[in-house]
Amino acid sequence: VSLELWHACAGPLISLPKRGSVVVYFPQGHFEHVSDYSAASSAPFDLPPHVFCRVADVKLHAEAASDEVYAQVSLVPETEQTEKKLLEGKIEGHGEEDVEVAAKSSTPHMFCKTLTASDTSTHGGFSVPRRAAEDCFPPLDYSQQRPSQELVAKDLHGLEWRFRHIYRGQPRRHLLTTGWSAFVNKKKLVSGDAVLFLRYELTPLKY
Amino acid sequence: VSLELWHACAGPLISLPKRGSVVVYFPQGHFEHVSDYSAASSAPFDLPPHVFCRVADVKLHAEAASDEVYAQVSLVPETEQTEKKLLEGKIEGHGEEDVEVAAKSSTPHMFCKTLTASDTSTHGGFSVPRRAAEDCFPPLDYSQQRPSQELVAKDLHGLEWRFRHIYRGQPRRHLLTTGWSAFVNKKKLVSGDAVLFLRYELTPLKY
DNA sequence: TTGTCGGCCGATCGCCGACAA
DNA sequence: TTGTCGGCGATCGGCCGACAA
Repeated sequence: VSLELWHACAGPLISLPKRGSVVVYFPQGHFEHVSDYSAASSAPFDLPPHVFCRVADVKLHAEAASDEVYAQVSLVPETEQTEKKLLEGKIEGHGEEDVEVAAKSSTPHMFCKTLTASDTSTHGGFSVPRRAAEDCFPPLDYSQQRPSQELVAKDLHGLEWRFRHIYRGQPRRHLLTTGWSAFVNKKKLVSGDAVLFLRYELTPLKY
Repeated sequence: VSLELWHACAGPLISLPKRGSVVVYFPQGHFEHVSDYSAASSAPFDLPPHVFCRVADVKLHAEAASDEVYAQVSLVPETEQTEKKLLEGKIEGHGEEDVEVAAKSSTPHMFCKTLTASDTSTHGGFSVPRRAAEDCFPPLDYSQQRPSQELVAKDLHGLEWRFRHIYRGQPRRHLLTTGWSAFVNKKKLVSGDAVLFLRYELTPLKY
């Protein structure tokens, strides 16, 4: 799973703890989340309100069926001694730095579009917003009458998708034609869904 | 879920305990089955080799995606005292009678066919074996040149499917045409799968 | 700038008997 | 008796500009 694509899908509000850092884990909240019980419901056992944990691993995933992104954070509880020292500030807990800070230098071009009825119908292809095509797609040879090229994109699972990108019509516009409908069908996209394209690892996906 | 259809799918070797009867439950076998561990693997706790249980409930189900049938049997452990009496024959345990004995009087007509390449291809419809059509389908008006009718069937989930049943060709034969391909697609049927039709609650399904 | 539409053409679906296994 | 095929018409998919929001 591409790091950039994963974060593009998760959105700017999502930050993940660094591996090796120390975090505070709230079992009560976790239990309520996974068990789908109301907050009024009681936990099956006596849960401590919070536990100091070391982040053993962070893995990025995407649902196979829906492309929904999520992260798997492996936690190892700290000993009570270590916990005490942490509270007194005697050990460095690595704080709140995000794991992706190193990747920030290569901010990739991207765009996101909510699909219209025309985009998802069987009647035609995908209308590419002008700015988006110019920012994110390789430039076309505009000297030709109907400039076109083949785009290759990878989704969250690394699967390849090929689209014909053409610039045509009066007035001129960018379109994805051949290959687009297959993508819509396989990803079960409907009007109102959004697609997100990322430059270089030029990548569309259902959002 | 139709009782008859469920048993037609499960096959004649499957019999279910009656509600209220007493059965012997083998936790070890259950554990190996659900955990997918090899027989060599050890259980997580000390399991008793067998437990006398009262059948609290029996529910028939079918997988939403595959139409695979299964039963959910709710068990309540018997007290040691009752267990002892049962072993000594002092209490009636209701034995091995099947829950469906009462339904045997109305043995419904049915047929099962393994799908051929032609049955599942997009080129045409479904060839109905002659005997099957005569046994299980409502009779046609053979005075007409191309007798036909609409069949309405329900699958394991109670969903309705409509098929055009026609008797035509040289030599004459029974076919399901309009509606058949939709069924093949939705149930993801391929050559080698089987369909099962049951009269009255005239019911096809993927097997 | 771009969402929807009519036009158009080719691909596929799906109904029909003809065969032959 | 029934599985596969060639045939064909109807439908649908999908590429094109026209047009207007």
